[in-house]
Amino acid sequence: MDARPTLRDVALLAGVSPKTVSRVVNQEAGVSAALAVKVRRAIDQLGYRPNITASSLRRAGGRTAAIAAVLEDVANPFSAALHRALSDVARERGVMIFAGSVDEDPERERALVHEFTTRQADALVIVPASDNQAYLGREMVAGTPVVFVDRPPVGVHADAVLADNEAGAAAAVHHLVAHGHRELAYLGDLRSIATARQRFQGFRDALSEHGLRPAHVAHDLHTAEAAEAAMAGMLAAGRPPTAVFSAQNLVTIGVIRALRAGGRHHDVALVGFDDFPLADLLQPAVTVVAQDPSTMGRVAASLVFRRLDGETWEPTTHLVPTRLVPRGSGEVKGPFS
Amino acid sequence: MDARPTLRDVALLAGVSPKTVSRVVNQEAGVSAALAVKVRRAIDQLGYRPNITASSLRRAGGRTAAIAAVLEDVANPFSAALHRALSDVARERGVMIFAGSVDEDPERERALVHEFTTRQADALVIVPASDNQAYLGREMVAGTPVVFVDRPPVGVHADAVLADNEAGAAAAVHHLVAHGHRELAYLGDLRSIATARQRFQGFRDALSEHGLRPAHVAHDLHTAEAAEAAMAGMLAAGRPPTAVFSAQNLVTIGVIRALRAGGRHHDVALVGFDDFPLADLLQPAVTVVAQDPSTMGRVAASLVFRRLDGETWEPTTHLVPTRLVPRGSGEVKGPFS
DNA sequence: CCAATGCTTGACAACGTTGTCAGCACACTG
DNA sequence: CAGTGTGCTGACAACGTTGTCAAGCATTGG
Repeated sequence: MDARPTLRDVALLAGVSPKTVSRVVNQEAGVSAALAVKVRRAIDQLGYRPNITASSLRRAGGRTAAIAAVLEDVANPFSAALHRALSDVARERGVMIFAGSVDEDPERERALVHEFTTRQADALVIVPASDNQAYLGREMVAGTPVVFVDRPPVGVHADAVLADNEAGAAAAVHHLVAHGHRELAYLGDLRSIATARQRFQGFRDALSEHGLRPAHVAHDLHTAEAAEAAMAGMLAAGRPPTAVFSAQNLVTIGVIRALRAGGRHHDVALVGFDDFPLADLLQPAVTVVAQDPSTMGRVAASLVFRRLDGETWEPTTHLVPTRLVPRGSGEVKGPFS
Repeated sequence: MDARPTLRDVALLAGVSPKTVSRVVNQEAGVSAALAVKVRRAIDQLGYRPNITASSLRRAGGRTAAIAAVLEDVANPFSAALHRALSDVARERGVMIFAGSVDEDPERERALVHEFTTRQADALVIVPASDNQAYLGREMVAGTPVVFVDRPPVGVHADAVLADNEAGAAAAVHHLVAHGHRELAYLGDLRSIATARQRFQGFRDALSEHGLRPAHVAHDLHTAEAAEAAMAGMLAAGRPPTAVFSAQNLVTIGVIRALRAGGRHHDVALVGFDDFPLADLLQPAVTVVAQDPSTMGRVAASLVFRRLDGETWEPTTHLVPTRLVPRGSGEVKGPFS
């Protein structure tokens, strides 16, 4: 229950000044070997641990060696992979990550950012959920690097690392059309989410390159259940789609359930956006447009650290390419093959 | 690039003492309405954010309102769910979570703990990977609450929140035996991991209750590939198992791949330990013994906060029950049904 | 009218650390 | 031998905040 020992305690025990202990702890030059040994012995004896909180208060710039990650939900695979990549890069520099979950709630986003800046995070990596991040302007003026991931900034000028959603969606469309499909359905997430809008855009534009129009469209599906219901509705329609592009993970799951329930999983083609574990073990295995959250995280981290190292440049958007992974569901032949 | 404004700056602008600003910020009683308004205006004007780092230095006990989570891998679903549950509870108290990944590396565990204590985390939640955590004794004497999750402490006396691994494994065995199986295989993770040992123990003990012995056993499978190879070997044996208990997630995946490859997935029964997404969409859907990482995280968090609130008790182990979820693969009939 | 009381406010020190600078001992130069 | 480095060491202040305490002022009661 006794308090942690401090520099002062070590100094007292070793019979030196606190400053000398500080020098030993920080491996500064200019401490005689004899004293250094005495100090180290005292440190071991007391189990002294320096208080980074105090030292970052004193040190230049008040750097805390911690960066904040405002994520969608630390428990979802995309955010978790991002988190992991960030901490891997950060670890090499002795920097820790504070992560928080926004759950698509704009207010929560602001609250988290507030909380993190209050804790003096050195930088901010953010997957925004709000429709405007102008409120971040103040932090950025104060010199805190801010990097957007997965979704572009609105109302602020900042670095961003985004998946190439339009190209990915287009690749899915070309793939399906090449396999003989003309009646394509789109099922996607909330249109308040930029990535959902971009994927739809990519879907529609790619279709028109083929002189086609979307046969069925369902927006704002934020749960597997909603997607399942929407898909079931399309299947029951007079002219059901022969191929489906599901623009998000949970939507893909819902679509699969609906196809299964309708016994159509072997004759309606499906390409999902965003890979998920076990996609290859389903029957048919699910063709996806895979994103690369690890790369996105690493790129974001490197931008952060370059800024922290003092480098400056005009805020830039980095597109991380997607990759179409054919596994079966996307290669189901359509009527025009 | 200018530094963040401080209490002093606000005080200067408002024409009051720093202490008065502090009082307003902390909503202490005894500030006249007139001054409070002036102060608040200055705060808004400057965009002042209190520096928690500094205030926790001064405040009693040096609480940082941050707790550390030493997890297996923030990107794996179990750790991620744990992380999420911890932060949900912590959020209600304005406490943040530092999370780090150990990757089954004992040295990394110690390094992370060191790092976190250096940062004055108020408490430590740990999924240990090392075979001994005696090194934590010092922190605990210093009054930092430590809670073990998923795996029991060794060499220290501390609270623990564990899944009931033995009972879960036993349930799997009883289930398989009840469905007519007598030749059961066990495939499990590294025996250096306590949960793997407990699950094997539960498996073996439950079998002997039925007067049976394990037909096949493969330990130390830490990847899906290793598990797949081991399972393939068992299928090729003279007398292959009619039912399989796979004691971990990735092992279950490997087993499924091997069963598929051998075309045996509809006649060899399978129960896996630990649920995973989409288990219900595979064919056959996978029967599992589900753990409850969310509950484990919430229980761990509540223990942490009760200790932080000053409550004291003898360190206790809390068992969180598992639940057998029949989905198909575990109900494949055996020869004795 | 004076003392006592209550309320508001600010001065000061302290949390644990480190940057700055001065002091000291010693060796070396001329 | 005086003068000049050079290498170690510690005193002191400061980082941004808050706990403690006393001072100032107005109000109340006798």
